Amino acid sequence: MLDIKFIRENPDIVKHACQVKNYPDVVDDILNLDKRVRELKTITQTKTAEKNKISKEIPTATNKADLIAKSKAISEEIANEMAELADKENVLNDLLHSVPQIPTPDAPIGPDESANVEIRRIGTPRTFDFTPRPQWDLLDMNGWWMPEQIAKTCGTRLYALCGELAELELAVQTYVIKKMIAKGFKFVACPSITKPQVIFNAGHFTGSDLSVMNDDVFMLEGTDRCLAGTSEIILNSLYSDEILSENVLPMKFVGFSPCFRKEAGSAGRDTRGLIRVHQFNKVEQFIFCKPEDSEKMHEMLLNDLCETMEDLELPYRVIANSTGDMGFNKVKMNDVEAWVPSENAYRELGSCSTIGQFQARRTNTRYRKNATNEVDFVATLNNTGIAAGRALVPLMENHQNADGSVNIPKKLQPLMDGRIKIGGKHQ
RNA sequence: GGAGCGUUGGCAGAGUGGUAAUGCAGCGGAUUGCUAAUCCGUGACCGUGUUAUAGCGGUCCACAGGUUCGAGUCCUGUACGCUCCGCCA
Repeated sequence: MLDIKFIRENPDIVKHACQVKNYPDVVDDILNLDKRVRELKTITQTKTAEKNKISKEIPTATNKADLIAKSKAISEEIANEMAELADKENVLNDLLHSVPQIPTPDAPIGPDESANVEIRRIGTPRTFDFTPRPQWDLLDMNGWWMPEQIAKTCGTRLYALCGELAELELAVQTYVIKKMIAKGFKFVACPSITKPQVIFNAGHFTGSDLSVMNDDVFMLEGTDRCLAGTSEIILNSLYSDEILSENVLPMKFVGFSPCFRKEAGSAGRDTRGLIRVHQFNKVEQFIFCKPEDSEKMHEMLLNDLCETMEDLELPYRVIANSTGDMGFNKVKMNDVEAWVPSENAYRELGSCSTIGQFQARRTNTRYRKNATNEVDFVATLNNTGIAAGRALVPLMENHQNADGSVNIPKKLQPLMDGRIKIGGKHQ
């Protein structure tokens, strides 16, 4: 959420953000309500001060009965005004939670992903001297999954990895986690079960009505828990309601967890293969830092993701996501897309996001400045370390051979006991 | 699943229904003069006010209700934690 003071002082900036991010402009409603709420606060506080004064006199007073009656009368007045105040504050809060984060001025402006801009392209898609196979053919011919059995057993949009490809998934995860540990990130293997509040805190959804997430999040029926769509949300809430010392910032985490998504709005898209599923494993980077350090942290994270693409020997490109595509809570977002030969296209493998203080306001995560002793909200950033299942698609397709075998990138070979390729006719 | 105990500032820790001690840490300042010591100040949030401070007022003792003129304190519910029992590995 945004600071109400910021909205008061910069209504035009906020209105513009609502417009370019495709959210309703509720700024005027907010300002009106805010005015009334502050009036009511002033009134009730003045009366409360009077009541407190009387209460203080009662123990020593001679005319106790009079004072008690007076105090009772004031209490009733206060109660009425407080009722209106609580009501108005609730509405105001809902509206505040439906205002999107202000995007960075250099983000492309547009309604959706069609306005995204490619900012650089690294590596050249390979020229094949045979017809490259799509992921599902490689999975089938190598026995690396069991689609019919899993559809029968667990339902659609789920897969089981088998044999050497399952080993490769572990290797990719381990590779990225170790790489991040070496870069100073603290490894946290996160739970996947969490509380709805934690999902709300992450700010992916608008409003303060927790039921809006029902379309996207698996609720665990009969409990007050749900399944996390990413370890980002767990990491984000780790220090909620805490005041951190400036000295501990930046705090850098590499999280790992199975991730669960309903994918309710994607019927018919990517129905085959490993791209879009209800459950997958993901390594995630997450940073808490001082707001002024946020920009350089973004560059660092984006660079980490690019480095991983290069370690995996994948041709890729970096996207500047448009205001309409970046999401409710983000200041800036860069997708990294890897080349997928069978689709003759780049597909999203990860994304690097600057959130500013938006999540920290929801989690109430603050830090105390050494110089002034002031308290301020931290800034947060998140980045895909590697979405393991999805990454296997370009890995298989780009590194495939005519016989259906797949070469293993050099950096992963040590984690595969030195094997240089997997699969092929021998299976 | 059952029972008991607990939750007070960054941490530790007092608090007969009359409006939150104290210690430590951190930060700021003063002083002495040298591997440091001593002293003083310093909680968060909101409103008001200010160029910015200050000031003034309100709220906050896990959370939400209730009793009361008045609740950290009494009552009810919830969450979380600890201990024990049961169950399972």
